[in-house]
Amino acid sequence: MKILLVEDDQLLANALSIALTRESYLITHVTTAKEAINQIKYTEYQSMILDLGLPDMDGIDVLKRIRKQKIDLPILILTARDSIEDKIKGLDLGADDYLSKPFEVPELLARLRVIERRLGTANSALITIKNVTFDTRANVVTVDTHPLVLSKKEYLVLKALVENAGRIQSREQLEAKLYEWQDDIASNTVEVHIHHLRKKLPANFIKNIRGIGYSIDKA
Amino acid sequence: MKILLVEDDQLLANALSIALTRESYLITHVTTAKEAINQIKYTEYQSMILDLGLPDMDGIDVLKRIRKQKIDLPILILTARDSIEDKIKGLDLGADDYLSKPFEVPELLARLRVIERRLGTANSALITIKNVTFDTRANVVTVDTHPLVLSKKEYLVLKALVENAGRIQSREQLEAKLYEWQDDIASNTVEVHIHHLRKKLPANFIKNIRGIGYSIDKA
DNA sequence: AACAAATTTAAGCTAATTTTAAGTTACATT
DNA sequence: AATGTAACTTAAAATTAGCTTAAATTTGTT
Repeated sequence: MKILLVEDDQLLANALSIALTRESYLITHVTTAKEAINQIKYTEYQSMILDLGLPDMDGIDVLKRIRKQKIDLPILILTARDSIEDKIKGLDLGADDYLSKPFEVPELLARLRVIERRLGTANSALITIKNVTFDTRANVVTVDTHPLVLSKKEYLVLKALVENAGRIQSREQLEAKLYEWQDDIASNTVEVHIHHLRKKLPANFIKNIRGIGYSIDKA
Repeated sequence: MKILLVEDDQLLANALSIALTRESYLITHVTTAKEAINQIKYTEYQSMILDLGLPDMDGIDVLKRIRKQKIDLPILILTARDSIEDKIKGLDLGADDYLSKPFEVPELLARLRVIERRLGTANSALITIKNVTFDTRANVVTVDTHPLVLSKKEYLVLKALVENAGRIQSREQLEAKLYEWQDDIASNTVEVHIHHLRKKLPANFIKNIRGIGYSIDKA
């Protein structure tokens, strides 16, 4: 899951970036509203963590602007403003969740998982398909209780497929989930990762639908 | 929106019922886990407000049970347990939000509105015609629950027809949807694709209107 | 800095799809 | 019923997507 972190407090932002990266989220960090608005034009994020106290513009206005454009991006507000009025305003203007500072990182992570779960329609922390178990919490994949050793990219590809089990993910969609910006991937990386994954997974686990994409059967 | 309020504290439950009814939610109030589980069997609620400290069973187990049955009911936990561990547990077990007591009613209302808003925008595009189901989101076509294997162009032709069921699509219109730019298709590709599609679909599913084009009956 | 691991690039290969084209059948109008 | 046209069928040729492999490059670690 790609997350756009909009936070001008460098210290907090760094701590969060590290914590979130450890959970294998892809973090892009910006410090101003302007950058945030610009960023979502170019990259498709699955979630935004938005601080309200930004130097150039009120975070609430960023929220307004995004919703006005009917961009359906889950937004979690993270702010020092903890008055009930502020919370209500934030939530009613289209935020999906509201956490006031000081907050505990594990709670933020849990609330992000709620967002993530909702995006992937039907995935909890533990997803089991055939004899493969995918623990999005611990970032561990097991086949018949044997843990799989996956590289980061392999993990991300598999995760995207598992979270969308039953649906087809195009190569472009998978690429988008692998790279921060639409990097100039003029190559067949995804295919290579799929190839490596298949060596580690049961036969026919990852299916290809020619011309359309890859998928994993639901259950 | 119909809400099932599961709360054994009569005083709080009454206050909430009044507040929620005033917001024109339809409230059913039960005081035990047993009643709650029973209730959702008979009535379709759009949301559940769940207290964890119930007399007969831990609310967490109610949550577990509901999620185990893959019931996709938004659940907001409302409880005195405000430790981070409890929050994380609740959220990871499938709760959509977590509010610890004491809380302010307006915040609860705002969080309910978030749930309500989300319910309005969570449907995948499913088109069903006779015994053929077309999921434009998942790129999957099923005939009597059997998935169809379609090539990309076949899929696109069928999609164009299904999305315009009841109307006639000329060969030119179909071609336009198969090719980015009016490539010099001086051939009968569309006819060939239709031919292949017909082999995979029920008889007479795709009709031809001589001299005009192809169509699929609506419903 | 050196090493190992991970990732990307590139190229050859195979098999499936798509296009082409030609022959056949069905339709509508006279 | 004959005719011209449209649609259907079939098979081959052309194209392309995906698999595999190996080498090149990048990244991360000691």
